[in-house]
Formats: sequence, structure tokens, C-alpha cells
Amino acid sequence: MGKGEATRERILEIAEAAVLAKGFGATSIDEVIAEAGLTKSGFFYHFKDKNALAHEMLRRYVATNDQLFDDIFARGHQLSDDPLQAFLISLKLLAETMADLPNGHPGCLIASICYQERQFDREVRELTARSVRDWNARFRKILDGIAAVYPPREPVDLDDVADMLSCVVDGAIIMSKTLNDPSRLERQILIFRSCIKLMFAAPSLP
Amino acid sequence: MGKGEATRERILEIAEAAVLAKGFGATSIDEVIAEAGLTKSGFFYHFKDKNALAHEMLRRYVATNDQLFDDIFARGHQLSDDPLQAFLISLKLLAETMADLPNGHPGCLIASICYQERQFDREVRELTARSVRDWNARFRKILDGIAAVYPPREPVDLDDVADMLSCVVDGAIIMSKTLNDPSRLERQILIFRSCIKLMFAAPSLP
DNA sequence: GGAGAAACCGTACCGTGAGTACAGTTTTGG
DNA sequence: CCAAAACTGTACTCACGGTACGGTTTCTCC
Repeated sequence: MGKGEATRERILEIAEAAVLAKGFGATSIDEVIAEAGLTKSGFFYHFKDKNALAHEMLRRYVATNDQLFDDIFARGHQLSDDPLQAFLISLKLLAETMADLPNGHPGCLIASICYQERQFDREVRELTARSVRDWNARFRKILDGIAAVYPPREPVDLDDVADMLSCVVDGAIIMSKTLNDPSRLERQILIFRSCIKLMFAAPSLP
Repeated sequence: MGKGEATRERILEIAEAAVLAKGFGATSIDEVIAEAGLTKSGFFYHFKDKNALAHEMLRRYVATNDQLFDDIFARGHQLSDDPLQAFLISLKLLAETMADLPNGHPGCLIASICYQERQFDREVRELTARSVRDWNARFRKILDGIAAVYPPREPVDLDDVADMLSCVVDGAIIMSKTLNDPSRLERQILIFRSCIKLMFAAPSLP
């Protein structure tokens, strides 16, 4: 990794924290470069404008989250052969992971961008949309595996159930931040987990 | 209503649409006053700064939503004496109301502010927190009434279930906007409704 | 209908932040 | 050592938030 790449990473890290804390518009380049220890010229050497910065931040954020999901769902699958049990374990792991974040979840970049959309170009908006669709498809695939073994006890659209996880997480992050109570996120994931249990597990099972 | 009040309302309406579409930071006063047909001096006659504008927008937004919830849950209670049925009816009404919005839900001001918090003073942040807490308490009260008649079939914290509605709605609004698909919101509310059914309704009931 | 308050308009100004331009300088890797 | 890469420095422009303040129109009430 060249020196330039290291600087880029440093800028992105600082910028992401600032954007999640106070929004994209309120995050000034001056402030980012001050913390990163370089000049304005240096910044524009790496990013042609703020939009490019947003684009790279998003790429980074999506990649990190993808990796997290990969790990967690692989671990769940590893701990149980039963698709439902594996998913329930993964959700528990996800909840724990979120609970272990020292200062609570820093926020969802996609949600942040969603409420600032006009500031970004088509490319950025398409990247957010694609990421969300990918995550939904991932969850949907898991649910397909479950439904094949455990027929749902209530007629539900599995696409909607898959969407629900992202919705609950995004909503819970907002609530955590608004109420300044990080525990909200963990608890919402666990409630979603209960819903999955109720949907698929036979009434007799624990 | 004096003429001043009418102008204030006009400003707030225009500003709310702009803020939800592109964020608070990206909404310029110049642009709002141009649409409202008045000058900068006129704007600052009504609002001492942008923070005051945010505060009033939020008051307006919360009041509107409170009214909506009052209507919808009153109607549900009116259509069934059974607390569970009443809630299920209300959720259906809520989903339909959201589906009927011509261009989809414009967005949640609280979520929008959540991702821009540093731009606002303590008063605004406290108002958002209080509103969320009030809504959660409202839903919790309804759930208490249901749980008294129908013991939950899975050990769940009713506070968390109450929170879940706000989370699902907020998350679904974000997903609707990100994917440019308004139907997502309605479907998420209905999935939440299915979860409520699964939690409380006896297995034999339809 | 006249006076005074409320609801504005016009102009000029300041500070901050995004972004440009471009020439010069240091750092780094082959 | 040398050429590219990774910056620095200065000097702008433009948009936006906000201030200051004097003047003008438009209600409203007696």
C-alpha cells in the first residue's frame, strides 16, 4: 500500500465518523483535513469533490458490512445444520455484535445519504440502491432455505420478511441515536428473531 | 389566523418538503423564500435562524403525526371491542393510509434530524426524543391491553415490541426512498401486523 | 379615518465553506 | 538518481447563513 492510499484511508475514516455524527452537509472539508493533517490541495489531490468522497465512503461502508454479514451467517451455518436454527444463531450473533460496539452503532451511511439525496449524483444513489437490494436478496435466500423445511404458519411474503431485517436495523439505529440508548438496536434484532421463530418454528418446539 | 401566521405556515410547508427531499443542510433559505415569494428580511422576521425553523417544522410534524395516530387508533377501537382485533384493524388502516400517499411517504423528519444532529440545539434534539418516547408509550399501552387478554406465545418484552413499530416504519421509509418503491412501506406495516398476530393470536384463530 | 403595530422590502455587509487554478516542493520507489 | 506521486501555498470565486438597519406597505383597532 503506497503512502497515498494510506492517506485516502485516513481521510475516509475521519470523514465517515463526522458524516454519521452530524450529516454530510455539516461536515466541512476544512475540518476533515485539519484532523487528517493535510492541506486543502492535498485533499483535492485524492478526491475531485465531495461527491467523490461520498462515493468512496459508501464503497468502504458497504464492503465492511458485506464482510460482517458473510462472517456472521457463515458462523451460524457452521454451528447448526438446520437452516432455521442457523439463522436464529446468526441473528443472536448479530445482536451481540451490535451490542458490543463501544459507543453504539455509529449510524447507517445509506440512511444518512437517503435523507440528503439531492446532494449526490446518480452513481451514489445507484450504489445505495444496489447494496440494499443485495442485502435483501441475501436474507431472502436464507429464508427460502428455512421455508423449504418449515412452512410458515402465517401467509407471509418472504421478500417482505427479508426486507424487514434491514428496516428494523435501520429504524433501530435511528431510535438508538435519537434516544441516546445504544441497547435499542440489540433488542430490536432480538425481537425480529422472536418474530422469525414465531413464523417458522412449530408451536411445540422450544 | 393573521397574515403573518399564514406566511409562517407557507414557509414551513415549503421547507419541510425541501428538507425531507434533500436534507436540512442542503436546503437553502434563499431557495425557500424564492418559492414562498418573500425576501430574506421577511424570513428572518418570522424565524430568528435556521434552528428556529427546524424547531417549528418539528412541532408541526409531530402534531400532524399525533393527530393521524389518534384518528387511526380511535377508528380501530371503534370497529372492534377486542383489543387485538382493534390493533390489527388500525395497522391495516395505517398501511392503507401510507399506501394512499400519492408520491410515497415524504420521509420522517425525526430520522432526517437524527443524521444531522450537530446542526441542531439541545431543544430540538429533546423534542425529537420526547416525540419518539411518546409514540412508543402509546403503542405500549395498546399492547398492554392486548396482552391482558391474549398472553404472548413467546416471551417478548412489550416495550421492545412497541418500539418495533416505529423502527419498522422508519426503516421502511428509508428503504422506500432508497429503492424508489413506495409500496415497501405499506408491506412492512402489514408484515409487522402479521408478527403481532403470531405473537398474540391463539393458533386456532384465523 | 388616523395611528400604531405587524408584516414586510432593499441594500449592504461579514464569515465560512466548497471548489478552482496553478506554480512550487517534498517524498517515494524503482 | 530521477521521474512520478504526494503533497504545499497562495490567491481567487461563488453560494449560503446571518446581521444591521432604515424604509415601506398593510392590517387592525379605536
